[in-house]
Amino acid sequence: MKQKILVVDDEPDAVELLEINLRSAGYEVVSASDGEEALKKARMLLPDLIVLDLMLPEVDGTEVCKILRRDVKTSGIPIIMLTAKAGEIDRVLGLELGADDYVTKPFSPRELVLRVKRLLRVAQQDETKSDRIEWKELAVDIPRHQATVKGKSVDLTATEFKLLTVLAQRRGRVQSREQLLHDVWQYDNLIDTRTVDTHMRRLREKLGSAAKYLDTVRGVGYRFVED
Amino acid sequence: MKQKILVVDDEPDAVELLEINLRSAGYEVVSASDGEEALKKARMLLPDLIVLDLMLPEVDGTEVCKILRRDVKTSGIPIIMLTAKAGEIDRVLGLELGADDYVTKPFSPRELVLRVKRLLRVAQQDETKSDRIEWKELAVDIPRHQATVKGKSVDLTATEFKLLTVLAQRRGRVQSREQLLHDVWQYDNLIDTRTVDTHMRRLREKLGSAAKYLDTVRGVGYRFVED
DNA sequence: CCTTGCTGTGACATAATCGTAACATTGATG
DNA sequence: CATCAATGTTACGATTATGTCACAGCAAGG
Repeated sequence: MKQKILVVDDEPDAVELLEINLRSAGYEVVSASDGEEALKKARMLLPDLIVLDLMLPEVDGTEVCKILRRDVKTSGIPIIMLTAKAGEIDRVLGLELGADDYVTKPFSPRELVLRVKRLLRVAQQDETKSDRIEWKELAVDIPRHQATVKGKSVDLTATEFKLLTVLAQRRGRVQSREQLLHDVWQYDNLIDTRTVDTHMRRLREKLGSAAKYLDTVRGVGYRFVED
Repeated sequence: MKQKILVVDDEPDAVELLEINLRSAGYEVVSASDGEEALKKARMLLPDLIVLDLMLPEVDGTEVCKILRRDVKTSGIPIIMLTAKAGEIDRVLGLELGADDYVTKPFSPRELVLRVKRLLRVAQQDETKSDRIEWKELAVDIPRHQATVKGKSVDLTATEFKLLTVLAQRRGRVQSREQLLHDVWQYDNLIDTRTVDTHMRRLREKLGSAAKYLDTVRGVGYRFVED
């Protein structure tokens, strides 16, 4: 599953340079050229990382950064700041803005890709979310990437595992197909919602007796039963 | 029970930044501004983790690190080094100093907190510190740099050995290719993730019957099986 | 200087997984 | 009970991840 990166800069040249390099490093790239667009796309697409120029028309980069940090949905997304002056670094990284890293312009694409990789790895390690979910005979162990039913390990594919994890983490609450596509497939809304059904079936089949915890809520979506 | 962290740096600004961020992440923070004070507080308070600047007045950071590692009481405490130069990383992480991780200045507080969390998690699981790992017919002797299968020594290259070690130390938990690149290849670089696959193949080939303990988790990474 | 072993990469082969479409079944509604 | 929409089920071609191999660069050591 490709990781998604949002690039925000008003200079088309810089954006293009970044896009080319990030794409060839295997990332999916989305771009925005001003602060407003950046905020909108960040909230909609929930990228895995944001590369943000400090100087932007309309809403300034610093402002964008602060706003992203305030919103629960986006506050966890790593941000790399593009900045011209070395003197600004402390402010950028410090409490005021809370960026995760910076690169001074003009930057070498190589270095930027390197920092992107590093940040994504560090962010991945975070996993502040609970490591393990248990419900009756079903257990989901995230770091081991392993689900067990009555103590017996069940082989799930990456997608099935994630689907189960998302549902189990929101135990009791119904998740729409769109929501699931967003959370599990990282908002590749090019995908048909019926795909979710197919995966649910496969998941249920593999889970055997534990399939009863996966409820269909007709006309709404799916949920992990609570009782 | 709050975990205690000792922060050692002679720049008051850096210390303050660290204190604020670590406190808000739920840790108890103690600080020291030179090497001597650091050693005294480390021995007295036995913190769960130490953040140590490389450049210190009086007793240098490198010296502090060595001394802490020599003393039985403090040798097990994870140390994160704050360092200015990327060139020093090898020495810091290597045998000479034996720090557990490093962050280059200027650093982002968010990243540092993530690394602190990670190290504390790893330290708790604490297989890491053992010199020798055994699993069924496979044994890995770290100081002797030697792996054996059914008592018969297996010739591994440095990279293969490290790869096996990292996987075995995190027994059961899936490691992404990115994570493995970081842990095995030491510092961040632009090596292709497929390189990991190649080394896994070589490792499996050499391990023979013990290769079955090295699991591929499709779409995620590799893991050392636990059962 | 040559030799040797180690490494990272690209190319190709293979197998697992995915998304979709098509058809079957179920449940709601009047 | 007839109808329609939603969901379950199945099969299959396309896509992608991984295994495997060969090769060239390089460093270490003779």
